[in-house]
Amino acid sequence: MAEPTPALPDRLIAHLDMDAFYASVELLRYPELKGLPVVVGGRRAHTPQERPDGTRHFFKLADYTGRGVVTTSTYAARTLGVFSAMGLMKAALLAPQAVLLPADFDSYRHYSRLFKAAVREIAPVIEDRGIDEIYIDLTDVPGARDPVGHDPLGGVRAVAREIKNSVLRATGLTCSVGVTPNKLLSKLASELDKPDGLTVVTMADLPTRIWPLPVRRINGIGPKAGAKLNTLEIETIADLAAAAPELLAQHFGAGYSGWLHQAAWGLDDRPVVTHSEPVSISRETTFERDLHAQRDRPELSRIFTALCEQLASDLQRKGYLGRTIGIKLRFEGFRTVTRDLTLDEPVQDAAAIRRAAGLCLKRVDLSQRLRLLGVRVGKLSRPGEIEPGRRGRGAGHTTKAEPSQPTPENLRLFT
DNA sequence: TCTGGGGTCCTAGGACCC
DNA sequence: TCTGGGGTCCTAGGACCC
Repeated sequence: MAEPTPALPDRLIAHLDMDAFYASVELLRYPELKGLPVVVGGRRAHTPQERPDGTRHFFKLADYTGRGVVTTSTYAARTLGVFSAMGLMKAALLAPQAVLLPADFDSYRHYSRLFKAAVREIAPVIEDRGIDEIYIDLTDVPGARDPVGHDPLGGVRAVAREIKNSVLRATGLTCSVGVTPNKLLSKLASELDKPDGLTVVTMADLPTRIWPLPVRRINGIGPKAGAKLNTLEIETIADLAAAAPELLAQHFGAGYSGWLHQAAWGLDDRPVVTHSEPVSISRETTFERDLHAQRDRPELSRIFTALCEQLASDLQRKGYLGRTIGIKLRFEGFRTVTRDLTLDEPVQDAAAIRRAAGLCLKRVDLSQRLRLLGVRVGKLSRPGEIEPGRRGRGAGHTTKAEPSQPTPENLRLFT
C-alpha cells in the first residue's frame, strides 16, 4: 500500500515580487551599470548624458542636493546601507560613488504590464498590489495540485517555476515568489530567498521558517506597532505567537490585537481580489524650499492651480467624478494637516476642484511655512451613475463646515 | 542629512434622523 | 421638559503599504 498523500491546503496562494524593480529596469537600459551600486530617486536633471564617443556620463549620488528620497537601490547599493525611503542626502554620505538615476515611471509601468500579462497567461486570478507585486491564486491552475514523485507540492512548485520563467522571458527581469496557503504567509515567503527566489511554505514550516523573523516583517505591522511590541519584549513572530491575547488586547485595540495573534499563527482568509475601484485620486508636491503663504503667494497660487488641473485631467482620463474635495498641507517641521469638503454634486473640472479646495484652505492657519501642498478627490463616481450609498440629506445641507481656526487673514492668501 | 508621491483602511466625535 | 438608542454621514488624523 502506498503512503496516503498528505492533504494539500485548501488554497494555494502565491505572492510575486519583482526584484529591485525600478533599478532592474534601469539596468536593462544601462547594462554597463550591472553590479554597481545604483540608486533610483530624486528629480529629473540627473538623466545620464550621452558623450560623443557613445559612452554615457552618469551622475553620482555625491553630486545630489535636494529633498529627494531613494525610491529603489540595487543590491550592490544595499550592501552599502542604502535602502528605499532613505533621504538621498543621507544616502550620499553612505555611498557617494553610487550612480543616481531619475525615476522613469512610464518605463516601469510598461514593464509592469508586461510581467502581469505574462503571469496572467498561466494563472488568471491575480490581485494587483502596485507596480511591482501581485498575489496569484494558484488553487485552480491545472497541475498545481498534482504531486510530483513523493512531493505533494511538486505541482505547485512547477507552476511557480513556470511563472518565474515566463516573467523572465517577457521582461528580462527576475522576481521572487512565495507560495503558501494564504496571502499573509506568501508575502513573508517571497522575501525569504530574494532575489530570484522560489519559496514554498506550509503550516508545518511555521516554527522553522516564519517564527524566527522579526515582527516588523509582517505586512501590517509598521514602525509604530513594531516599536510598541518591542517595548513589550515581543521581538520575533514566535514571541508574538506566544504572547497572551490579553496582553495584546491591553496595548492594542480589540480588532488589531486579535489580528496580531492570528497573523503570528499564520492565519489569514482574505481572498485574492481581482478587481477593485479606486476610493480617491490625489496629487501632491513637496517644494524645493519651504514657501510662505504671504511672501510666496504667487508661486503657491500657481502650484495650487496646477495641482487642481492635473487632478482634473487624471479624473477625466480615468472617467471619474468626485464629491469630496480635500487638501493636504505639510509645514516646516513636518506637521501635516488635512481639510476636506463634501459637495452636493460630484465634480470633475479643475475650476470646481480649485474652488472647493480654496474653501478648505481658508480653514487652515497659514502662519508657518509650507513644504508640501496636495489636493485630493474622494467619494468617486462614474458619469451618470447614481452614487452608491448616498441618501439625500434634504435641501438643508446642515453641516456647513466652520473654519476650525478662525483666521480671517487667510481669506485671500492664495485662493 | 531631515523625511517623495500615490494610495487604503481605521478610529473617533459630532450632526442629524428616526 | 428630560432622556435614549441605533444608524449614517461628515470631518480630521494617523498607521500602514508600495
